[in-house]
Amino acid sequence: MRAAPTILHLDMDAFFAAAEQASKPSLRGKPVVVGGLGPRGVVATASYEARRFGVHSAMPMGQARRLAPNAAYLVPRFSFYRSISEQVMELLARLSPLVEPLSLDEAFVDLDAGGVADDSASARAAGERLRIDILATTGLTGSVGLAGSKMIAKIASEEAKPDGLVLIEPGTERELLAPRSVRILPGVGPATGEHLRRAGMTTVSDLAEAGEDELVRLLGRAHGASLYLMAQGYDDRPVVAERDAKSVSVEDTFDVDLHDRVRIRFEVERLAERCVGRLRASGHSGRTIVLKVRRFDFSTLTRSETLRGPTDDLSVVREAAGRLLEAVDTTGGVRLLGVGVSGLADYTQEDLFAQAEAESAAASGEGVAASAERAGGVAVAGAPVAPAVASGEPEVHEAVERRWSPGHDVRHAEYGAGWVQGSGVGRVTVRFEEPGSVPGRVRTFAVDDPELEPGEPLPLVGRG
DNA sequence: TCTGGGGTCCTAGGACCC
DNA sequence: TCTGGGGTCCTAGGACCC
Repeated sequence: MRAAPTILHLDMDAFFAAAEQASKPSLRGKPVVVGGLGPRGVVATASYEARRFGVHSAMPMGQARRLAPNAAYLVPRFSFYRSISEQVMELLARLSPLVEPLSLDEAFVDLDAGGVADDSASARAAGERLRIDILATTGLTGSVGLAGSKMIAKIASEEAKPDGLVLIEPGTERELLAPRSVRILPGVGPATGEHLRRAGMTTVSDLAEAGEDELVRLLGRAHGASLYLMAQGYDDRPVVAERDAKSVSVEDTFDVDLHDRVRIRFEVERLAERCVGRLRASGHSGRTIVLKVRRFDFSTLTRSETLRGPTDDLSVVREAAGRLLEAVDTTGGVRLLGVGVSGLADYTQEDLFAQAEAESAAASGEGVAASAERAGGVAVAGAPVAPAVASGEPEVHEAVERRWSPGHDVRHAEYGAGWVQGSGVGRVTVRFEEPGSVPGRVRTFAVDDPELEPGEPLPLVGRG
């Protein structure tokens, strides 16, 4: 809580869909839906044009297709979005050392800590300038909220959407919140909203009037107390730049439920490999291994096991996950499997070995050969096991899918840069256009056309 | 064509300890 | 003297967020 609106919240507008529209001129002004294209996919982001048909985030793809059959449906390209996100975060870093990213397209910035704003006028100027810089640098629009607290800044950016800026003067928070639905408060989702509604509370002022004791009785200590404060516009959470990761996890939803116990076991092992890969890449090790199983009826359970010490060793994680699976009944089928590691430590297993052995070597005068060998042994444990079962799809089909995914960039020797509009029955359809061009033409090729190759995303904004 | 994937935080009960 | 009062750790589940 501060007297000047120097907490800024930035939210990029329909980020994934907007990035696709910026890179594909023919999609501009048209409904675009980005999400999983499989039978169990959901919408990640819908462009504003698609939202007019009622399509929104987290909606099952099938439902989106019924609502907006003529929209363009694309798979997410995370590395492309990440590169844009990095440009945006760099602009934020110029404003303040205190930048707290919430996701690829969202962040808080403490303008006061950066010395770029200390009152409403200077905060507004910094926010407007930021929006201009983001558009110039990325070709995309972002909405900005400015307020004296994180909560109100986030509500402000929501009000500002799309392509706007809203500043809420400190002191006016209560009257602004009072008539609004409880659902605008962070932490009030469908379940809490329904809980409160049954207790007769639908607006923020209802919460403020109910009092802290009543909310704590209804929702529990932490939730009740924080909601009571927020209902009065009170929120003094600081902007925190660096937050340590607490867990690493991977999960897969299968196109069709898995029944075969051997196949299920195999998938758990594969997930353990991916999880450990990410764990090691992040320079962590962890103590608690978690197995997640979602059954055919969507009921979800987790089983966990805590080791004596942290590990980043694949065989240890894989075996723990396997043991946990033993105790799970999978009759009826499994739609999702996941493997996670939590209780993260900042160091890796090799560091521990190296440290321990360096210490003993120093103590005994022994060389470092043993520790090098040990580290090598750990790395070898990361080699994938031979598949116990064929993965279902024919190899060739897999390769084609991978090479010509809808939405991905390609380059043709004669026609230049374009993107895959669709593929199937040995053909791939490409639209030839790029960020700075006019909407392009479509041509169809054989999937093995030697003149066609995968391409890299092109910059959305021309250089000079 | 019903319901992704990666996270965070909280609660509650039992074990264990002082 | 059939029932204390915390802490902390572990496990499981649930709500929420983007």
